Amino acid sequence: MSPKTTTGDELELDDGPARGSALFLVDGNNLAYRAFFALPEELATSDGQPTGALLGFANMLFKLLADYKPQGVAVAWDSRPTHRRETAEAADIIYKDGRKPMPDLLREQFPHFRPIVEAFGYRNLEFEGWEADDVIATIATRADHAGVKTTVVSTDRDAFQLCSPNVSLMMTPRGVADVQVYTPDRVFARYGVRPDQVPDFIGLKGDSSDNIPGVPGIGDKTAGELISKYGSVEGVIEHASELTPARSKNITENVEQARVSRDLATMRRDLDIDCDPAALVLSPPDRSELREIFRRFEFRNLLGRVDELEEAIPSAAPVAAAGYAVSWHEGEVRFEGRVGFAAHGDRAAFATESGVTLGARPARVEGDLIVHDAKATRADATDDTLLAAYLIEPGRSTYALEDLGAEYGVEVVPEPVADEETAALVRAAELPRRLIGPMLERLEERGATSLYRNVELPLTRVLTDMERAGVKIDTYRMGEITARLSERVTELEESAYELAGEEFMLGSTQQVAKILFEKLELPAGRKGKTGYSTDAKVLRGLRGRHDVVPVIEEWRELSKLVNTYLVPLPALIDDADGRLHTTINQTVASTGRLSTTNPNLQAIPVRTDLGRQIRSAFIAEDGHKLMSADYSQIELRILAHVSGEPKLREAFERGDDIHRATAAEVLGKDPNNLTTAERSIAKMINFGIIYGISAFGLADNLEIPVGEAQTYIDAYLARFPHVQAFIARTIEEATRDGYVTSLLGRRRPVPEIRAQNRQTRSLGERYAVNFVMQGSNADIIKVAMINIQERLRNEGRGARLVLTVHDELLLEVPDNEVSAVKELVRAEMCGAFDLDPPLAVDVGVGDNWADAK
DNA sequence: TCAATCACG
DNA sequence: ACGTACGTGATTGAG
Repeated sequence: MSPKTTTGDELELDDGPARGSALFLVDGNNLAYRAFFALPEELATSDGQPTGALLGFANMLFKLLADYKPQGVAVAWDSRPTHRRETAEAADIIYKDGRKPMPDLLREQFPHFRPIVEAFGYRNLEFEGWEADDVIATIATRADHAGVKTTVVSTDRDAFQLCSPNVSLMMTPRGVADVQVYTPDRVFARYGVRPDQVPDFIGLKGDSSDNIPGVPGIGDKTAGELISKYGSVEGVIEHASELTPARSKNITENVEQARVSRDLATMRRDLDIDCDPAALVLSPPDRSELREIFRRFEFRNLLGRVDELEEAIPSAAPVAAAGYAVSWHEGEVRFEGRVGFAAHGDRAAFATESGVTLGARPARVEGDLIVHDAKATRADATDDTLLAAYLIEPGRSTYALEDLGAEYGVEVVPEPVADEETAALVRAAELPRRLIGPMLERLEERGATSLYRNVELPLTRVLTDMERAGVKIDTYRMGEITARLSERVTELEESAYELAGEEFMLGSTQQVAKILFEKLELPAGRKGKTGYSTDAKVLRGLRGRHDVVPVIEEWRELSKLVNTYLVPLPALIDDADGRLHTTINQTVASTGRLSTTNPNLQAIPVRTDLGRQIRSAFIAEDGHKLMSADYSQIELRILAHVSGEPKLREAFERGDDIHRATAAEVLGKDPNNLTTAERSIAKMINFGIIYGISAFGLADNLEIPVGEAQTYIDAYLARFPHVQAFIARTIEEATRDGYVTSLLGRRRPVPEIRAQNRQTRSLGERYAVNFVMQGSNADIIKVAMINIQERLRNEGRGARLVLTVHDELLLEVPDNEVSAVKELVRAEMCGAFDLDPPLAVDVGVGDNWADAK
């Protein structure tokens, strides 16, 4: 196999030579660092334990075993203090160990590398006083002499010198994903020197990552030429006079530095260590230990691939498979104890201690019903593994039952059944039954049991009822608006083409940018990945510079409303009851909020006049009214509560306009003497505080210089010192614990807050601060929903909850119950949590949603 | 499938 | 010297 050359100077290397290797020698420290810097540093377990380096490291070790089927793998580690560098230190020359101390995040992960190595069946090597690369050099040399095909895994360029017919070098240039393997030929092709000349080569060129100075002004290319011509550093020194005057002078003046550099780059291959390469034989990987480790570090992908290792190294004894009796039931059967349940179509499975029973749905369950996703299953469950998993680890993209099983070490191997679908059903019933125990323990450890049992679990039933209730739509009115707006959209399109002088797709931001900034030569602003931005803010700034701009703006607004709401909504109306049924997601938002999909009724327009027209097509059943009840400034009230800021608390107690009060404080003015502009600045500052303020963000939003924004922030924090203390405290605690907690004990992990990268870390700080308010808001409204539902039922009301929009509840209320339900809703919402300042609620009633607000 | 945009809180 | 306001979901065009 010869090296293929690409268009550049780079050689494209495949991993062919490594395939035949019997022995792999890994520089553990090198790989650990490599993995650390290659992966996002915020990677962590749900407990906040950083794992990025461990993941990259484990992936590499896994790859070795799965792809190369080696006979032996040894991982060498640095031992401190070391003998190396003595020459340099004694000579008291330039060399300083300028290496930075190990990053804290990596240090935390360090104790876990070796156990991973052992679980793979590999050998850890550490010899007192020696660095990993010298150990590897020595063993590689011994292996070479013994004729053992060996691959050294390191990105240290020194290691090129180890290449020989028996020894190749595996590097991972970008991250730890793609692999290049160097043989002597390939080293020569890349640098023009033989492996044994590599120390001389590096001696001239230097290696900044290893603190080897080399000779100033000599890089890769020159060093390669000189060494290939004169053979060695000494050769170059001898023939210095033959070089150009400048270069000659350069070499002559740096003779000592070149020699020291060469010595530094020379690996010790003759250590007196007790290690026979032939003895580094692989033991079979300990699969259960690997699974345990992958579970602990939440390496879901690797966990699912442990069985692949079977192919590489078959385990001695096959894993014992626990079988489950599967039987069928006809008619009514009774189940007792902990009963796992799953349904698919009209088939259901019941899992108990004695086995899994399949059949049609109706069955009597006298024990505890355990399901995964009670809302989708439409089961009235005692426990729900989906909810438990969400509370343990919000912010996950999926909570697939199979994944959870793997993570918690629950293996379900049913006896052979008819088909795949049946097998899946059996597993879907059995897994929750087995998972719920350990999951409840985790919840208990985190103090989230009450949130689980008293809030999320009972809420599921409320949400199911709301989904079923749906909301009534005035389709006639909707159609009317649609027709009117569609016509206007067409008008705008034609007008835009005329004004621009050509037809273009108004929906394509790229084409709009081309028209505006190239053809019409309007001043372009911010740039994104694909070109100049044309968002609403940019267009607003361009308004007045060309007539096409306002046309595009209006087209954007109208086509958005038509395409997102007006056209799709009527099609989603249920034929059976003529109502619109959304899906409420209980486990998607990492802050604990609910979200809605298909359609997303939480994003129905309201801010513009046209938007409110759409909202007016959401109506109540005949003889009913829509009632909208929303918390007033709930997040700022939570802020006042958790910070204990007296000025904020008092303002709320007095019933002040909070933005006005903020403006008065920050600007030092009489609250009665404020302009609307000043109030809106304060409003933006308040939003900023909730979002985890940054000067840039505020500046961007207010369209003012960053310095001015910073002045506002400083003024705010000075006037509200308890808020400042709250922010500082929240960030400190989150940094210490790796997570933040809401008022009801909901937890959000914020691994980002421990990042070295400042940008990532700031993001984590904003997550932490924001979560306290957003997460607590979610807690509170959930409690209110449960209590409202409960009271409506107890009092025999015909009113029902139909929708929730974060701080607002929408109910459909029989006309004659309006005043009673109004008070009921107000009382339950205000009483959901004993906040100081107290919670406040505005309630409105109307024939449609727009009027109810 | 991703980036940009915009609807809501 | 960086590039950021927090949380969602839907649509669109581009590759």
